[in-house]
Parts: sequence; structure tokens; C-alpha cells
Amino acid sequence: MKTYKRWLQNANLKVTPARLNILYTLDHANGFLTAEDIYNELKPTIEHLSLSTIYRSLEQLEKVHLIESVSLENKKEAQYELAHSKHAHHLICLTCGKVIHIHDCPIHDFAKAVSSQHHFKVTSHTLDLYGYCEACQT
Amino acid sequence: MKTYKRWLQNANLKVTPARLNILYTLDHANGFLTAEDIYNELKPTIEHLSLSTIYRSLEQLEKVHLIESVSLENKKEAQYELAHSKHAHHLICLTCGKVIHIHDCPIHDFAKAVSSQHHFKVTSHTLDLYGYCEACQT
DNA sequence: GTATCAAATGCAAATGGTTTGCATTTGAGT
DNA sequence: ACTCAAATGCAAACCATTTGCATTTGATAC
Repeated sequence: MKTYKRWLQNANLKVTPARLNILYTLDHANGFLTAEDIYNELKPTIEHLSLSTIYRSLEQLEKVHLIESVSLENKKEAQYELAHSKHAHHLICLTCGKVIHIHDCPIHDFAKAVSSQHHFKVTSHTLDLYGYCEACQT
Repeated sequence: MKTYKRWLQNANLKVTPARLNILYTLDHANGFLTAEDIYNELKPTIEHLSLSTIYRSLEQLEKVHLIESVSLENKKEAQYELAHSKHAHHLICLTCGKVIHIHDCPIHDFAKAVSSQHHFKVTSHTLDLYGYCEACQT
């Protein structure tokens, strides 16, 4: 927990059990978690934990860029992951919902071109590829 | 209306006033519309129009690929447009919400590479760039 | 350590986009 | 015109997320 405590302090956020546990949970998850995933994970070990605390914590953590959220097409809930995880794009299986992270990114030059063309200052982007994973192609 | 009627018939959908009007509205909109946008547009001229009809119609129209929907990050409502509009990506202003359509697409080669690398059959993708439009950069 | 105060939390209720159940109407083929 | 599945209106349900408010808890000052 040492590390997470320092993360929070560096971000000028109070160190609370909820936040420490959320960071821990996200850090040890492989892939994305929803607010409810986190809640279910922590509920058994933290008494009187409230879902709204999860939401409010996630909001704070995102605001200081400790975590990031994405919302994938045709999924209504937001998904969260640690922000220091590498910039990633996604392969999303339309059948089973499996999400594969891709760390290649072909966007940089494109963003630069589009920026100057439209006088638009691009600060971030999302790129998600949809289709069928190996197992679901049968 | 002739055209829209034919579209529906070709798609094996019943020709109803709601569907004709939704197609007309989307066809004459510049940019995306939400279900509610469409509802507000049509409500004055169609008596007893119900929002759920809009939703159900949009669902049907999307199923037969007459229209397409996207949901942009940090917007909770789905946005709809005619499907025959060109494949487009988006420049989304984080300040004013303005959406600029881009018809260049740098993804094709990338998708191909990723496909073979992950044995994933890519069928579609989304690419959205976020940042600040010219007017909001001051 | 103790006092202090803003920030964080729990709980319940509200929100808002979307979906659904059900009775009624309507389009399309006969 | 007749028939029946599909489409619709309406109200209620859903569900992820947000909010109001009273209470608790960190962080800082003493």
C-alpha cells in the first residue's frame, strides 16, 4: 500500500481506505473494471462501503489522472484502469465481449495532420476495433 | 419520401410514418442526432408520437444498417446518423462539444496488421480525437 | 495527543437515457 | 375487405450514475 499512499499524496488527495483499495484493485486487475466490479470486489472486506463512494473516488482519481476511463460502444457502463498503464487501443469481440489491448498506435501522424488542417488542438484520442476474436470466428 | 419508402421496403421493414420521418430527419440533419433530438423535431407534426417509438424505430433501422449509432466518450446519449453517410471519424471539442467530421482514415493498414497478429477478424472501428477547437483555444 | 475544519463517506432518494409490458392500432399480403 | 404479425402509445420499470444531507474521518495546526 505504500505506493498508492504516495500516489494519492502527490496528487493532493486525502489518503482513505476506499481510494487505496480502489487503486490496489485496479492495479491487480487485468483489463478494465466497472465501478460495480470494484464495488463487488471490495464489499466483502470493507464494511459499510457504498457504491457512491466508488463513483466519487473514481471521479477524483480520474481528475488527477491516476486512472482513466473509457466507454466502449454498446456497453453502457464506464470502464476504468490505472492511468500509468500504457496508452492502449482495443480489439473488442462483438460476440463474447473479450477485450484485447493493443499498444501500437498509428494515430500520431494522423492527429498532427488533422490538427493543423482543422486548427484543432488534439489532446487525446480513442481507437477501438470491433470484430470477432479467434474463438468466436467459428 | 419516395426514396425512404424504398429503403424500408428493401430492408423488409414496414413503411410507417415514424420510420419515414426519422429517416427524413436524419437525412436532413447535419451531424448527429440523439433520439430525443429526433423526438423534439417530429413531435410538433406527429400527434401521439412516443419516445419509445423513436427508440424502437432506431433500433430496427440500425439492425438493417440504414442508420448507424455512435456513443462518444463523456456523452451518455447515443447519437445517430444515416448509414450511407461516409465512414467518418470525429474531432470532438472538450469545451464546447462541437463535433467535426473527418473522412480521412488512417486505420486500414493498421487494422490489417493487428488482425493477423491477433487472429482477430476486424469488422469495424471507431476513432475519435479529443481536444479543443479553434474557437475554444483562447 | 487534541482540537479543528474541509473533505470524504454512507445511505436513501433522485436523475436521465433507454427499455419493456400490455392493450390498441396499423401495414401488407390474401 | 379480412387477417395477423408487426408497430405504436402510454405508463411503468430499469439501471448506471449522481446528488442531498447528516455523519465520520483525514490532515494540519496547536
